[in-house]
Amino acid sequence: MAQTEENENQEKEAQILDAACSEFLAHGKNGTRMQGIADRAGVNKALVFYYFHSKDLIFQAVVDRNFRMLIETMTMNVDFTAPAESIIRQFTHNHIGVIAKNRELFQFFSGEIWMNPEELINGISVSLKKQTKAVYSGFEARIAAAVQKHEIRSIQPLQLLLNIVSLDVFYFIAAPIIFSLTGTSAAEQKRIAQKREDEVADFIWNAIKYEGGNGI
Amino acid sequence: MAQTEENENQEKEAQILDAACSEFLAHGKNGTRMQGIADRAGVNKALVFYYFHSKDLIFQAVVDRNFRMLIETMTMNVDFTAPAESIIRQFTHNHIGVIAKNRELFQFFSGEIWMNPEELINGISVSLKKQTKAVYSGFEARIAAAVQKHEIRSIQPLQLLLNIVSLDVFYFIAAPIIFSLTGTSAAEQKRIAQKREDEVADFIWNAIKYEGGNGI
DNA sequence: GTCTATAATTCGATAGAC
DNA sequence: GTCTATCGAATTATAGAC
Repeated sequence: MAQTEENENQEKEAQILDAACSEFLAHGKNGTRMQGIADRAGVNKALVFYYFHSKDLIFQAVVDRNFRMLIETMTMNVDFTAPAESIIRQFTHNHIGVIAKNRELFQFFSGEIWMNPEELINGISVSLKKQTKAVYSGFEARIAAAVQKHEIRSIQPLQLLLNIVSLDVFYFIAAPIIFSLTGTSAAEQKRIAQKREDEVADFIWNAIKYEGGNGI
Repeated sequence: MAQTEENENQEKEAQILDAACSEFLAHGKNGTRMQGIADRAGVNKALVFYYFHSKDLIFQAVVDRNFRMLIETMTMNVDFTAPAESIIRQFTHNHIGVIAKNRELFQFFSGEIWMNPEELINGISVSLKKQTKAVYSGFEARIAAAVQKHEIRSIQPLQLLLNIVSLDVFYFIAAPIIFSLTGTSAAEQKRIAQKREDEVADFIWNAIKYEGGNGI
């Protein structure tokens, strides 16, 4: 009996959080209404306050859950013992994959990064930061080694990381505007999107692969 | 007398629009208060409505003014008769220059693109669209010619444009988060920023320059 | 825990005096 | 054209019954 009640409670709380994710992702922090969250969760508005106390707090809960997922997926599953080209392709595949699957989420953060930069950065838990720094350290060491071994040309690891992330990610923010400004047809847009992952990976690899004695 | 009055009137209207730019850029559309605009302009709130009628309309006025400036600067002043490498460097220089000088403005649009995509895209005037399309046609033709002449390797012009814009622009959105996640010191951040323009131009050129008979 | 009802506030917008 | 005063709608948040 107690078990059943507990499950039901947890279930409603989870329903509310799920609904909050959908609403905040669709409308941003300012655009989301507590009533909208309640409606989507199928509960009374007061219950949202009962579980989450305020709009700020439920927003923070949404940010925590999703930002963690996004960062974890973008830093995970890269085998640093592989050849440099393979690492680049793994990164690009991971990034574009997770963003394409979570377009809304990603665009949400692109907006909120600018509206509440401190809130977002401070919201990153210490453990997640540590974990991400560890992955970056691996990347940095591997790139430095690749430069030394003439796998790739000389490049600063952090600049390379910025380049990779920019190419993987910015497409999902800017493509609508650029397609509109260049007058690109819907069919052409689709073709561009389908080829995007390979194009980006080729582009990065061409940019960094070692080409002999001239040093650059 | 009539002259003086007219000047004063125009002056107040201009003050209000200037104030609106600052407020919308700082707080976004939803975050901006009509009272805040009035305060910053040093006028009464009712006067803001007298000149601009509604929040939507003054927002549109702000978007029109700034978006036009941004797009014009980003597409201007590129000499398509120059060598391909020089064109790449001109583009990168223009983009990074205008964004660095208008960080706030640019980040504002990155946020609003997602909140109100139609409003932004529809807000682009027909003449500006035409002008931008013409520049893009020049770019497209020049890239196609460069491929044929073996100045650069084979690449779709639109993919290349997306790559250039991504590399030039995304740094200004993502750098804070990436620096935070990688634990980059302030001094190192400064060094990265100073070298960014050259790094990006080199990266792009290395990625596309022609390297002999293997075709890619 | 869950609901109804409502308080409290914020904010866009307008009426009307000058 | 510029101001004061205020309306009315929307929205967060809470009090209190069940």
